[in-house]
Amino acid sequence: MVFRYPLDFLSASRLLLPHFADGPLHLPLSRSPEDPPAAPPQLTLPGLCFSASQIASVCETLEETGDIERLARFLWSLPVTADGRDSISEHESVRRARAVVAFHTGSFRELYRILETHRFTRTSHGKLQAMWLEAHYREAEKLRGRPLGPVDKYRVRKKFPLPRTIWDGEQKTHCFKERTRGLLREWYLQDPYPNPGKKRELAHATGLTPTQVGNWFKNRRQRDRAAAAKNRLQHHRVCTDGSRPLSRAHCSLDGSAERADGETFLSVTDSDSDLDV
DNA sequence: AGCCATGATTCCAT
DNA sequence: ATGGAATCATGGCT
Repeated sequence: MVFRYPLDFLSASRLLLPHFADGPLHLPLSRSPEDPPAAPPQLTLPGLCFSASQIASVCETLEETGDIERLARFLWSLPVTADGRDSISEHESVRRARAVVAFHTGSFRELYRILETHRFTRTSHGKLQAMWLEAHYREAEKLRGRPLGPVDKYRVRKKFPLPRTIWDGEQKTHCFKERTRGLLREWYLQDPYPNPGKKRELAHATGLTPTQVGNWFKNRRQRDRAAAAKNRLQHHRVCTDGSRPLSRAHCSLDGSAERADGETFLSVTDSDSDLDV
């Protein structure tokens, strides 16, 4: 039987798979996650000859549809060599499918082995990275017996960095350069609400994207407001304590401090603003 | 491990 | 589209 298109093969496999996969075959789900897989059943379909790329197409389609059980059965039906260096196993889609199945069955050791020992192309990185991290999160959660917070997750990521097989090594910048931040601060003092033209200009001057510039101003305003609110609260406490009464100008009913021109003070955050004021 | 600073993201209101 | 609020993510410090 020759399939002209992968989907032909898929429809055929849908008809054929139950005959050898739904019977006594044990799915990984029924095993302990860390057990080595038992010898996979051989693909016994007389007269059928599937190319590696056709098998890969089936894997891709089953992965896309999210039918992991069927994908697992399909993978188990494939003949494999002891070292896994056969033309089927070498195919990225097949390897990725094995990783997906390992993840969904909780076979995390197997998942890590697949991800660490084979180089994947950039298009697979996002999904594989998510699985790598989620698997480690789940293991850490199980170990601790409680859900992980953001900082816990951060530490898990530090402890189990993404293997280079699924990551191009590019780091996201955490902090802008001091010169960049200096420029942003200067412009912010002149105008905390730059128009799109100014944003573009500043983006050009700093080498940032306009979005990054916008984010910086947004964050800066938000943090200045938070600091102002904190200051107001402290002033209010001093007022109500009566230990150091303040004038009405400094301590209004709603606790806000206002300038003569009616604009609320941009208060000073502890870190970012210390050079500004 | 906790805290903090800071860039990014999400959601909602205008 | 843009702003505000809340929150997440990350890296540094203690």
